[in-house]
Amino acid sequence: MPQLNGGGGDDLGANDEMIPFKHEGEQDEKIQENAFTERDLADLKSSLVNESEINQSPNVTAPGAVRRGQQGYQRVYSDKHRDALDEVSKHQDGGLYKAPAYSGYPFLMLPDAYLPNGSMSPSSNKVSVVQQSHGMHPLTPLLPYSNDHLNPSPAHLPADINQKPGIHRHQSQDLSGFYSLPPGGVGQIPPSMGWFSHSLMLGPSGMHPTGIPHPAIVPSTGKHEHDQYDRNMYSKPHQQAKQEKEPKKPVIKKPLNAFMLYMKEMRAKVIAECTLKESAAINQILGRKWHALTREEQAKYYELARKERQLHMQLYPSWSARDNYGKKKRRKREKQQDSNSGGKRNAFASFKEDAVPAPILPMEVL
DNA sequence: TTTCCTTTGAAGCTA
DNA sequence: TAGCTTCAAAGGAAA
Repeated sequence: MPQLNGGGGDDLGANDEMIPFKHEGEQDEKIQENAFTERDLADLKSSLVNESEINQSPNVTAPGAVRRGQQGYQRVYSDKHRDALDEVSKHQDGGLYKAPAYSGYPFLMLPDAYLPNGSMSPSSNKVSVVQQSHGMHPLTPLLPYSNDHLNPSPAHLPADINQKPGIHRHQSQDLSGFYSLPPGGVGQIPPSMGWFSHSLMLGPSGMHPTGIPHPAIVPSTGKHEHDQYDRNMYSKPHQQAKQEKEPKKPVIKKPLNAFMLYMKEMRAKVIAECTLKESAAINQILGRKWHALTREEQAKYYELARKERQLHMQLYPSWSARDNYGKKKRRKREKQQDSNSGGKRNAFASFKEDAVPAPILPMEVL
């Protein structure tokens, strides 16, 4: 796997991913060094997506079918297939999905939502990706984004890319597509896509002590609580009042890592390319695609993730990933391994009550 | 209704 | 420091 080596000097410990991408010469060398690996990954990608094309039958929706496909992806590959996939991708880019990476990255929505007076930032020459009518995030100056980096302004994209029927965009072309908006408009914007509106609708429980709402804050009502919240907030305007009645300690979510950001962007595309709907299956494909990305492509997401962590740290300096430990229920796998315990004591046992050592083998091993 | 699945990466903890 | 676990998103499937 094209892991990016750590060792960055960033006090956030987040720029480490970017180091390998700094120098083109070095990068070229590494690309050559990993020529086989990347070619192999391309093979995986091609065959995997090819599989999804083949598996247009309902059978592919079964998890078992996906696993079968995993076994087969290592065997089949051809440049022809890859070319065909590229063609498919091109068509789709002009349609349901367009993929200027990170152009609609959640951060780019924050400035609008966070501007105290709700006005536009006159000095910002950055492309306001979304919700520009609401202004600028107070922390935006802390984020040394450049338009070139954040908004690739994909000139290769069709000019009518936002004119796809059924897709409603509030802010015209400035809302570039880190997330593709599904038909139905804002009401179906994915949670992260709705950071802005989400934040605005958050009650006191969703407000950062600084008064700055943040999409990472969700009411703590249990599993999938944030999902429910995100879905309901569009259809239940009075949800806020209800929450005010029941003040609950907000949960600050972890910032998304590079792969998560990639997933959010690419999920719709993968779903469009195949008939799969199960997230588990989709995520497998996304994992393969992630490996198939070039280092430059991955670097974009690593950089975005680093920025997200940076902003997250700015907004919640006292927050720790540990805060959310134990928020989720114990997994079945752990329960099963509890019964098979006998190995050494889990290092986490003292942290999570009766946790037991649970070396999780990768699927390839399994 | 809740949990699992499945992916990668970041962070936290223990030995 | 190594090795491990948990969480982050997503949504259908299973319990």
